[in-house]
This record gives sequence, structure tokens and C-alpha cells, in this order.
Amino acid sequence: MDKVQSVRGTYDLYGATKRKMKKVISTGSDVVEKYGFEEIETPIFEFTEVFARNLGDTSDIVTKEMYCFEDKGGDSLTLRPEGTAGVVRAFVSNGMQQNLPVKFYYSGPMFRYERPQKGRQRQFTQFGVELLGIETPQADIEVIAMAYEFLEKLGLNGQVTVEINSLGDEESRNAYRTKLVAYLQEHYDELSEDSKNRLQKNPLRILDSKEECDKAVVENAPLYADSLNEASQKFFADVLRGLDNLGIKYRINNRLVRGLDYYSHTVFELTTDKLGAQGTVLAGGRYNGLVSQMGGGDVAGIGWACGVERLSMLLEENVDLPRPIAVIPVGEDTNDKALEIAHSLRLAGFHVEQSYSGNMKKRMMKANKVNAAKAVIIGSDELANNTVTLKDLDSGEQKTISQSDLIKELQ
RNA sequence: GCGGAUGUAGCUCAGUUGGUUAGAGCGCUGGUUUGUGGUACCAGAUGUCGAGAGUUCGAGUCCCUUCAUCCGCCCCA
Repeated sequence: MDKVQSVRGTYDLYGATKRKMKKVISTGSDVVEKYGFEEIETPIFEFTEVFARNLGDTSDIVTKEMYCFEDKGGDSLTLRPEGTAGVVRAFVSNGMQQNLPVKFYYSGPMFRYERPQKGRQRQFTQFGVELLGIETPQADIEVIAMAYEFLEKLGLNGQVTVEINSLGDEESRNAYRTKLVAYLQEHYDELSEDSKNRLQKNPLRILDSKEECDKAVVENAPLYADSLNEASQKFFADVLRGLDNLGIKYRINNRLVRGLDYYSHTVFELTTDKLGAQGTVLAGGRYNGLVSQMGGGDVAGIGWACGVERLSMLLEENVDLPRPIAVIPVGEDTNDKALEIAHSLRLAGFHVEQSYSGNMKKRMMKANKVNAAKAVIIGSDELANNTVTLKDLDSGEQKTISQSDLIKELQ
């Protein structure tokens, strides 16, 4: 390492970038708390099996993207590549089946060893929700509505499309897989190299391929909807009807499949065309088998997660800092008084920026730079008379008031 | 993991067919008479030209390697 730099695919988050991310997370928290979701924080690393067993051993995340390491006790641990497995593990570990439904939200860093690009990092931040214990479509509708409201509050719903599909229950999924594989086998020679591989590992993914030759084959492939059994069809129809009732606009995408094995029934993605190849900004679905797979009994689940950095990049305007009040002492003997005034203003709830050094002009420039709304100036005259000069930095008007009236004047 | 592009001051970029002490704008620092900013004017600082090796009398400019970023694929948030 010749230069002091952060590890590839990791970034220092500060200033405007951090402010936007903070806004995304706080907006998300406010929205989902109204739906009764409570925050959970699970460890950033788990036993490797938590992810390896549950995400699907053919998924790319498990086969090539996990940061695994052995700790000094010899256990194989993995930096979490996504949030759901950890939350479900916590649910099972803590015996939360006793008190359903359970509604959690979380945010924090995730890690995937991938080639970095715009909107794709090796350490990135997700905000997500999980609703456990409700197997009826109300849960799907509510959770999607929540995602929709979230993006609306961020002012992004004009640039984001809701895409939705159903993978059906296990029976439907297996039936479709069989049909699709049979069809694709017949057209094996027409498929791209990647897709020939995918045929073994994850044939559903071929539906999603961007290769022209694949698209041509997929064009006439059997439709997922035709393989859904009656129960799955009804479930999907109920979800869609619910979304219609709530005025949520969506697009059915019968090629939408998700990368992780644990999904069933409803899957959805919120996508944008503004981030190049990384268009998916929020994604999720139902995972009815996951809890029992972890030994937690037959508990249904549904959730989503969003990429906080990706959403932040869509936020056009800068998130403004609150405008402080600048307290400006003039002359050394006023420092004590200035500090006292600054302190009392802070205790009264104001944002206060103290100026530390320089002549008055410097200090005024500094006040301007931090976008202060008002300046409280205290020099020898003010000190002698127990007054301050209060200046409005937008209008330029200023007046002298007594120190005891300052807080009242500012409110 | 594969393919392509890029890498010059804090930021955005210029730098001609290789030729002396590498530039601009913004920002930063100081000043335009001693208690008044946001506009204006004046002055100033700043770079191992991503790193390493090579060709050459001479490399920011050419070759190679490497690192990083960006774009596409794979995959995904």
C-alpha cells in the first residue's frame, strides 16, 4: 500500500453524503414506526451457516461474495451480506414465536465482495423491515404500502417504479421450474454461455437475462402465472387488489425473480433508471419457509430492504443543516461573557456557533460561512451595559437589547 | 471473475507532434486604516502530474506493471 487510502469498495461518509443518508434512514424510521415496527440491531457478523444455509448455496452471494473469516476460537464467521437472515436468526434465538406478529426494522452496514461500481460498494448501508407471523395478503399489502410511502416522503415516487410478481408457493414454484427447464433444454444451443450455466444453478434467473439471444428464447417461454396453483393465484390476486384499493401504482413483471432462495409468493422491486445498471433501489418479498428452515417453526415472513446510498444518490437537493446563532465576542475581555451567553442559548435549545479567534471581521465571515441566521455581538460597550447587539444576518438589521431579553427575542 | 475508459492543486478541469521554473476557475489564507459578514478589488499559498519500473539527451505527455475510480457484463440494495 503506497498511499493512505480506504479499502477498495469502501468509502468515508461525511458532509452532504452523510446528511442525505441520515435523512433516508430517519425518514424510513418515521414511516415504519407508524406501522408499529420497532428497531432491532443484530450483530454485524454471524456464524457462516446462518447465511450459507439460508440464502441458497447456489446464490452468488454465498458462492463468491461473502466476507468469511475464522476467529481465534476456530469458528467460521461471516460479515453479514444482507439483513433478513440475521433478523430471522435473532427471532428464533430469542423465542419470539410466542408473541406474533413481530415487526422489526433495522439499518446498518452490509458487506459483499463485488466489483465496485456507481451505487455498488463492498460495504454499503441497508435499511430494511421484516414482518413475521402473518401469512395473509394484508401483510404483503401493508409492507409494500410502507415502502411506497417511504419513497413518497423522500420525494422520489416520481422516479421509481414498483414492479411485482408472484413466485407462488413451493408446489407452484417447483412446477414452474420443471416446465421452464424442459423448455430451455429444447433451446439449449440458442442460450448464452452464462445462461447455459444458469440452467444448472438457477434457471429462473435466465428470465432476467440481458443477452439478446436469451431474450429471444425467453420470449416464448412458459409463463410463470400459468404454473401458479389455485391458492397461489388467489393470494397474488388479493395482494394486487389490496394495492389497487390503496391507490398504489405497480407494474406486474412476470420475469421478476429474486436472487435468494428463500422467497415465495410475492416478490417486488422498486427500480429507477437514474442509476445505470444499479437500478434496484428497494427490494423484498415473502419468505414463508425461512423461519422453519432455521428451526423456528412454521412462521410466515415478509420484508424488504433498500440501499441507503442508492436512495441518497437520488435525493437531488442538499439536506440543510439547521441555521445556528453565531455568538461573537469583540475584544478579549468579552470571551467569558460570550461563552456564558452561548451556553445559556444552547440550554434553551438553540444551535449556537461560537467564534473562536480572529478580529471581528473574520468572525463575521465565519458566521456567514456556517450559514448563521443571527449574530449575537458582545463588545466592551455591551459588556458594560449588560446588553448585546443582535444582528439579523439576512436583512442586515441590528439592534441593541438587554442580555436578559435575548432568549425571548430569539424565540 | 470478464470487457472498456479514466487518474494533473481541497473541488471541476486545461496542458498542443515528448522540450526549461506545470496552469485556470471555484475554494482556502491575508489585505482594502483600528467593533460588522454575504457583493467588489488587491495579494498569497497549495501539487513527489495515482504508484513503480522502462524508452529517451529530456516524460504530465510514449511502453509495461500495479493500485484506484467510472461504464458495461455477471450479480445485486
